[in-house]
Amino acid sequence: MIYKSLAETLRARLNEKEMQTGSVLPGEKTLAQEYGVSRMTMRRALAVLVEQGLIERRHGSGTRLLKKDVHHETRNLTGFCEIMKAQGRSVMSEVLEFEVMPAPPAIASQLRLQINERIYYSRRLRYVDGAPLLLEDSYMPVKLFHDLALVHLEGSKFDYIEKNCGINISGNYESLTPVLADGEISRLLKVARDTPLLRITSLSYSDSGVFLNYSIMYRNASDYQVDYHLRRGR
Amino acid sequence: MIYKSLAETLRARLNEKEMQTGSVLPGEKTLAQEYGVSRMTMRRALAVLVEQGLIERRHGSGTRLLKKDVHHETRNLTGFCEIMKAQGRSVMSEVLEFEVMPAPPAIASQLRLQINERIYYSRRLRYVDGAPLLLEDSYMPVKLFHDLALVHLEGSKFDYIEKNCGINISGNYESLTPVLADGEISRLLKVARDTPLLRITSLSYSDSGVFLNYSIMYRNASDYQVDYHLRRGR
DNA sequence: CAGTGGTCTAGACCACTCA
DNA sequence: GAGTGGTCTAGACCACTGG
Repeated sequence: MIYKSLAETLRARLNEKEMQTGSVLPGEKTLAQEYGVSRMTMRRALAVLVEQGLIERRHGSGTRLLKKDVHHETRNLTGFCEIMKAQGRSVMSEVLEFEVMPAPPAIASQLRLQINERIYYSRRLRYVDGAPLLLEDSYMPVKLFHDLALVHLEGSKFDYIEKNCGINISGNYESLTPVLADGEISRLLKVARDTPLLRITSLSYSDSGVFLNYSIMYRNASDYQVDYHLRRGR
Repeated sequence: MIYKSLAETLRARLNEKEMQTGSVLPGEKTLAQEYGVSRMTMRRALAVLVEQGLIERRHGSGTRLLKKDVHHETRNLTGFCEIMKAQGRSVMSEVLEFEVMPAPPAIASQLRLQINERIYYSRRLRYVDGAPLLLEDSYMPVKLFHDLALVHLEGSKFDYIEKNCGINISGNYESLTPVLADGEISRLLKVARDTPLLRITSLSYSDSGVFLNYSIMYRNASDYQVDYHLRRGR
């Protein structure tokens, strides 16, 4: 695991004030020698930073610093609210419902659980800069999260999963579709009936392929856009 | 470039009828020997297939075939219509407008061009299985695509860029937001006024960081969903 | 031209999984 | 314990970029 911690080390180095966006890093061979690793290992570490969008490499040219901090994690993200935080916006969660219940068939199927296996159901209204932006119905298997409490839901659920439970969220399947606000949702999000919203379903899984969370979200997107950066694997 | 063609070779092998989804591949060492390459090179080729979602690898366990053909490229994709084709749907494009014009400021800014530098403007209505699904206004710098013709727009624009021009599309910035169909758009997409649509802007760039195309699309999403698979770079 | 990143090799040791 | 994938090394040659 040298290359991962090496990537972290380099990331910290890139954020020092001496480094300016656009400035050129030393060559791979130099860096490898400097940190006492083989060139291949240094290349893997640098590949991580490329993946994170921090640096850009060009063949005969060199390696350049693209951007510093803040946007580190606006790519490959799982939670919309993490994006908001990364942008320095204030985020607040109001928990409207929180209960343990047997999994309804549709949810059990998504989370690959037995029907009636116990899940947490929670409904949260998430405020960004004081305005209700997102309504989320979330389903999580009880067997994975024995100590889930209201206080965790009032903060970041993903923080809870990763930091409290030590489970790495490896990926996220999302589905988007536009819908119109019905009576209940329009009331909660404080928008007019038939305002166009994004309905987003999200299914998260861990490094080991276990499904962690299934969410159905309604997002007011009139003021905010959803941005993706899709890249090609070649 | 051994690993890329090796990945292609392996992909073909995975699609042979002997291979079943879920079946286990030979180990890396065996494969490397079989194809006469070093293990590292075989690993890079296999990494490509993992990236494409064709195979899954587990540590002490082995490498398994996840799915065959069809879905090869539904991940990391640039064009929605490529997804449709990958799903075996018929795709047709009707070119409503096609002209050369000086770039308006907003477009020039997106494509990093001088204002009034020449661009192609095209408006296309794209049919999937006979129904109009997507209206696209597209802007491309003339200087990059001297031989762009109507016939290219009636096919796949991305095919034209990659195969005719030999430019690799490296990535795509996309923005989604829900909107309601206005009079003109509802007429073209044959939906009722105020039907919820997805408004999608897309900015593509090449391997060398040149911006190739800027599109504004209106997509009828009532029958279709937009699926993303977001993964974390760690 | 010198320096860069891209690719490749042939070894090695380790951690994980499963019979 | 045998086999798997994950990591790492210390070399090598090549293709691209820039002065």
